[in-house]
Amino acid sequence: MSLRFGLLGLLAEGPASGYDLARRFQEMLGSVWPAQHPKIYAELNRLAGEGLIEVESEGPRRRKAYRITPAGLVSVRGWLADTEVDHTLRIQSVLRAAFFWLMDPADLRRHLEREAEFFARAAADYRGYAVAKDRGDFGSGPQTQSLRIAAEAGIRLYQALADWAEWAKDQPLATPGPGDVKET
Amino acid sequence: MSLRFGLLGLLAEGPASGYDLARRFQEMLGSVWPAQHPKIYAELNRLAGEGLIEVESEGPRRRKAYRITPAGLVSVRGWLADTEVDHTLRIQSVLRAAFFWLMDPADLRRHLEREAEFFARAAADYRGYAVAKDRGDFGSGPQTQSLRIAAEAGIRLYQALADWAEWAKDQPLATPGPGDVKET
DNA sequence: GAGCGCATGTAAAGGGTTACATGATTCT
DNA sequence: AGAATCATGTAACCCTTTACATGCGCTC
Repeated sequence: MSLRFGLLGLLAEGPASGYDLARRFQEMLGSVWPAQHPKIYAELNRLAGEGLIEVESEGPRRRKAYRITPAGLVSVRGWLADTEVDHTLRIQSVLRAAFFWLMDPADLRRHLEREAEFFARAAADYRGYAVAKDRGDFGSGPQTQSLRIAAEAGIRLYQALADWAEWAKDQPLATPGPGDVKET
Repeated sequence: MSLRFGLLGLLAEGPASGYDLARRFQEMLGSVWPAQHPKIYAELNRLAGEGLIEVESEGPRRRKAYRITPAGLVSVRGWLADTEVDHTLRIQSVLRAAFFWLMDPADLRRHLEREAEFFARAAADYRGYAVAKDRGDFGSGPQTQSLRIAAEAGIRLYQALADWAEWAKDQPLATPGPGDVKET
């Protein structure tokens, strides 16, 4: 359901095509809400069918730009205000942690080093966006202010994971003796 | 794919039934990797068909406990060591942040307060588990040490989100004038 | 005119949730 | 006896991903 409102939200900033939306999703929201183009196009067609968006213009390579309708605006705002937040997370890195005891200690160490690196990099990317925004590179409309807040979440989230991986690397973790696997 | 290995990983600690696994998933991994019982039972049957687990015993209410096979152990370990981590996140709370500018400021403030509360609570829950573990309540086998590490991720992740929501609450956010929606 | 990037889709398969269904055992 | 809990499953649906397909327009 969220992709639907993500699209409406982006269209609330102004008209865009499916292609545009796919790019912007990838760039700005890709790491907190991935969306592939087939889903986007499908959803746009459904939204148009329901009258929440409409074709604003048709361009060169059969490009169709959509505009949000008043009904569409009402719909996103309703979602933001009335729908309760789905707090579901699904983080493979943390799932794996529950099974670290099955790993060879050397493998684990290497694994955590690479994880820390990845997360630190992701945090740095968000930080880069944040400083550019704070410098005023993208103007200072309410939309970019919101993106700045979202970026802050990215920074803190990935930094937390990077710190965690760093911390975990230094945790002592006994390797299972033969008795620890498969018996109680 | 991950549920598969999550089940194998849990079964590496010792035999369990689908019901047990569903409960343990819910309790320990529910907030980083949700899994409903229909999926679990289905996956267990597939795993058994592939010889990665086998029925260890049949109990009272047609309970079937499974045991991991040597092939199953090889399979989880292979996943942990060789498969690259899927770092995909999907966090609705952060997606919503990109659209805060569409919200009524009073609604937004209330929203962020409730978010902060939720995340702080989740962090506290994990912290509760962590102190119990550090007290030695669950023994100190390598399995619980791994769970301790996973719990630490939960603490840091949710604390980061709680801090973020708290921070966001104090960010100035201009409401869009009539010109900001649907134009440009 | 060759190749790249724009632009939109379809089809198939996978992963996950929700609702429904059922029966056995234990507890009060 | 009735209620709660244990225990397993099926069916339908929804969401998402991956692979395939196609054609236009711009640039070199």
